[in-house]
Amino acid sequence: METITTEQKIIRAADKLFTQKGYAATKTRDIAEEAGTNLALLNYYFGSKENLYKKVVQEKLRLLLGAMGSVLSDENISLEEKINSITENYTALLLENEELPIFILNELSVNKELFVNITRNTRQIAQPVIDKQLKERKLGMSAKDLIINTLSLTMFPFVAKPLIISSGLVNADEFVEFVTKRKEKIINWIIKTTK
Amino acid sequence: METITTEQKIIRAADKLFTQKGYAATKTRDIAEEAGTNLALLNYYFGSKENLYKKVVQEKLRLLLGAMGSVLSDENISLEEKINSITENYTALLLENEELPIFILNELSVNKELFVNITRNTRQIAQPVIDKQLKERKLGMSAKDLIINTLSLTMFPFVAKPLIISSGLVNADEFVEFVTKRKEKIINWIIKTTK
DNA sequence: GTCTATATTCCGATAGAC
DNA sequence: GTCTATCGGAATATAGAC
Repeated sequence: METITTEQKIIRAADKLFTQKGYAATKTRDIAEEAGTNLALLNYYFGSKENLYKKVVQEKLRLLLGAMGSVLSDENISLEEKINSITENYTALLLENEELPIFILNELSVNKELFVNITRNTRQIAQPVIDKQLKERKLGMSAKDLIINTLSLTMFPFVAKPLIISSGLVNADEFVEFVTKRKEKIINWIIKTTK
Repeated sequence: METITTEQKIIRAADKLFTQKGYAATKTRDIAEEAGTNLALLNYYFGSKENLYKKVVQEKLRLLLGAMGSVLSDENISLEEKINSITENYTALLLENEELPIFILNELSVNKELFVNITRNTRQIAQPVIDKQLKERKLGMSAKDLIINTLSLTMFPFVAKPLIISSGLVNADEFVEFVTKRKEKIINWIIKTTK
């Protein structure tokens, strides 16, 4: 039997609204209404709007960074597999959470104070491993470029979706197909495996 | 003699604060103070906060889309020159306006209503021209992919700057150097000119 | 055109009954 | 734990003097 506590209802409502509209534009009254309860319970469970927001953000950030996982720093995983893993994971994640990256990136640039020490655990152990793999393969590219290019090509269409659609480059109802097919191409754009 | 009217002072202040903090988090009092005037003048000139915001957003969007200019649809400009032109223009623009893309992309995804019909004039006349150029050069890539890849590789580092820096991939004081050098590489990543 | 003072609405948080 | 009613402050907008 699936029982959802009031606390969970509130956090889900907060998740939805914060992600959609950002911190400042989201009203605690709206969260309470969306959760089917009232304002007082929000403060009863979480103390303040800011507290609730931090809970949501930490979860979202974990979700976004987790998709990269520990794949990058594993020596036994080839470059191709690494790139494929990232594009696969992020495309799947972002198809399910389209507003996630722009939310994180925007709040990260707008509410800098609220994010201190959240991303500390993402330090790069992966970079030397990937540089070694690139050297062995004699590919003239740095790990830095490889990671950033993979993320750019995978995530940017989601981040810039409204712009891409309103500019007519891709139709709204073709978008899912577009990023799904694109997923397969990215590996070839990054490493020229077209021998 | 350079005379700045009060109206201009207000719009510059609004520009700065809206871009930095977004619509909801920006207070009209702060705009007035930043402009060196008072709250009443803001309403005297612009009627309301939302009105002022729309003025700023239209200008910013024009700036962002303008950087692509009419280069793309010009048949006499080669693919290489087109890609170089986009990376050059955007890198320069975004170095001067680091918060511009994330501001536009976020407000575009959050305040969808405010943007209707602003991007109508960006419809793609460029796509067929580029497709023709790609075919002539026998490059197995669509115009859609070429445009989106160029924009992805150029703009994403700016959009994801806080994440890139806090993850340790690039140091804060190396960022300018990083995107400047990157600019030169992008053309090679997109079209394999390394014969 | 510019400013001070104030009206008005909105919002986060809390008190207190059940 | 949950709710209604309300406090207190903040924010947008306006009135009216200069």
